[in-house]
Amino acid sequence: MPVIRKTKTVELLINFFNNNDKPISILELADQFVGVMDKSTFYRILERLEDSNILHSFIGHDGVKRYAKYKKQSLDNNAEVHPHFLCKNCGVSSCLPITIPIPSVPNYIIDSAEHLLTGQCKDCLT
Amino acid sequence: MPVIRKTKTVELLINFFNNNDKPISILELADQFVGVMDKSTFYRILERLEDSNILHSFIGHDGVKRYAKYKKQSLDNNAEVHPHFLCKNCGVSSCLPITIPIPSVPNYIIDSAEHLLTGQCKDCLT
DNA sequence: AATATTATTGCAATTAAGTTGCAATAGATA
DNA sequence: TATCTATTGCAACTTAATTGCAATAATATT
Repeated sequence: MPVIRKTKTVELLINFFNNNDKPISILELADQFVGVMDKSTFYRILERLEDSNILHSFIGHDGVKRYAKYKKQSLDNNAEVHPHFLCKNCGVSSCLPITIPIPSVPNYIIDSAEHLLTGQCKDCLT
Repeated sequence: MPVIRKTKTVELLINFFNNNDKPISILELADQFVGVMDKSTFYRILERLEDSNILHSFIGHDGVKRYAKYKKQSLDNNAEVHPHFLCKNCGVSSCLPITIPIPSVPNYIIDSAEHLLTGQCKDCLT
């Protein structure tokens, strides 16, 4: 619903997420664009992009929000989602290439599910 | 491994969690014990209780950590966990009475899983 | 194309959640 | 009881995120 204007900064960020599929935190992102835009602008743009289903986000065990490109999960319905992963060793996170069905629970209306796994990522498996 | 001394404040908190099964944030908790102990003491005690498997915690979509009593999941192994729920309407959270298997992912070592669902809780279903 | 409208931005200040250093205190242990 | 060391209170600090407001820049209107 929200109107998104194609500003320079918005284009920069959309571009970035098109070329990087790993979830990234806003402060990490700001490191890659030093002097380009204000911190609050990151927060506001990413929020809008998420509202528009261009990005999705999750909050890690470290309490930090990370964003990545939004990908439609299944063709039919949205009753399943992919889990996110946060490596305890290197701190890198990723969208895992599997899907998990959203469980149904008696007496509850469930409308979103976030699955966060931790452990060691493939790069840290020596 | 950590030694936990039975101080007055520790007993108060253990007692509280034995009588309240809903996950609660530290600041909510502090509201219930005004003047009893310092904010940092809450953080430190709850961390110790979690390390000792007396409590468990998760971080909600609001970025806030919530604690509840730890309950062993299954008798055999710990390959499944219960999801947590956060009501978008009233903000109350709960440990859901179902279990979700921890998925295995090729090339990753998974050692913890946190499943967070949002929607409407039973009390908010008119 | 010029003008009007309003979304977006930068900046600085503020909030919220959690953490830390250190001296004082109080459980546990001998 | 004396000793050891985990725990606490306090104040200061950090990190992530939010907000108000005036200035700016996309977009829509004429």
